[in-house]
Amino acid sequence: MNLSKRSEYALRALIDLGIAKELGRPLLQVSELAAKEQLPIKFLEQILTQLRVAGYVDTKRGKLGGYFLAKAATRIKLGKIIRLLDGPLAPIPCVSQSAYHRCTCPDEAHCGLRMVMLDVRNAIARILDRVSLAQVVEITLRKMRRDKVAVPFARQSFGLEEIVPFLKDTTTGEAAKR
Amino acid sequence: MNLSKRSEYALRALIDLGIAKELGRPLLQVSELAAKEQLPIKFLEQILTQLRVAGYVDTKRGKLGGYFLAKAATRIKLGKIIRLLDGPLAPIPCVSQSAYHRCTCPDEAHCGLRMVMLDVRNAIARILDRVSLAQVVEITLRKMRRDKVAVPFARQSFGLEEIVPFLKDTTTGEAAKR
DNA sequence: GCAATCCCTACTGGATTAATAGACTTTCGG
DNA sequence: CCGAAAGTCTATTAATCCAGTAGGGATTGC
Repeated sequence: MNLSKRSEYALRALIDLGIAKELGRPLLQVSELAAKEQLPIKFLEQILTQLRVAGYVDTKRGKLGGYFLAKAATRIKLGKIIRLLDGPLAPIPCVSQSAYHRCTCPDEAHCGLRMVMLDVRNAIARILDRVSLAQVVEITLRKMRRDKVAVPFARQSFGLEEIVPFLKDTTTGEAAKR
Repeated sequence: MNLSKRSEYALRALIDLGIAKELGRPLLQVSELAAKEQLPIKFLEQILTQLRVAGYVDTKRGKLGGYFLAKAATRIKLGKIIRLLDGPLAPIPCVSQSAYHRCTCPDEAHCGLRMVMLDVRNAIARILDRVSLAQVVEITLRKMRRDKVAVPFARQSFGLEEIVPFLKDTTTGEAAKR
């Protein structure tokens, strides 16, 4: 029941992009993402390319370039991302909605294993197909603020935010200290 | 989120053993199990050995030997079997109960991915740690009888059951036709 | 004793995973 | 217009895991 590193890294990167966007700094470079999440940069690059091809992120090329979300975070469901990178959510193909494939059992309708695994696949999908990137970002930010933890990817600090908190959300000033 | 073939085959075999036991014929040979489920016999043998070592099945050796459940089907939870063969249920190690391992993210308490994956792991475990082999067997048998489908592993038929249905459950007579 | 069964150990081919490498293209600032 | 800094593209790879295959050994029933 494993999530691959590809999916994990993709989701981490997307969450970071979502956070950054929310904080008014939508464009992030691979190097920043890799540094924040401690990921191999070239591997992450490949993954981001995959996300770009699939339409989840877009890029600005050249110097000062980077990656940014290509669609509203509310419209990015985690399940779709995982399916893109890892294949079906279902534990066995005969209970997959997106990639059904018959298994070897003689009678699907009376296969006990299938019944249970169908429940499992539905339980997984109920979460991953409902939760949007926006929700994850929102909860993450709320928790970080509540606990007064430094928020990453806030606007570049020039030392002013700490003195003149012109941003609506006062806690983002914390992030400037990074 | 894949179940390995090992786990799949193990569960199929256990369900079959449970059904057979329920029908008064607890001992099954690898060859029977392999035939019923269309599995490579030698591979299944390995898996059954693993189940034996872990105490889920026991064997009778020698001619007319075979495998049988070593404990009550009510006490065999699917989650345990899968953990034995595939490792933790959790999609990522940092949300595993049975094999927790820290991940690379800097702050677990504020990791959005972790929050979601914790929900997923709980959803999976809620099913697989609650459902017992006995329940799967019961539902399977009920469905097969309701739909008047041949029930496998009934007592050896000598052609008498169809004429003299001495078994409590009349539908098991159907199985004799196999 | 012999045939059928489980037991044990080793191996293996293929696929997948998680990267790594490097040359190429685009863009910005000066 | 040049060069540095970014993303793009393609290839390679080392390691691991998966799913099986193989074959001889031990045990038991008839």
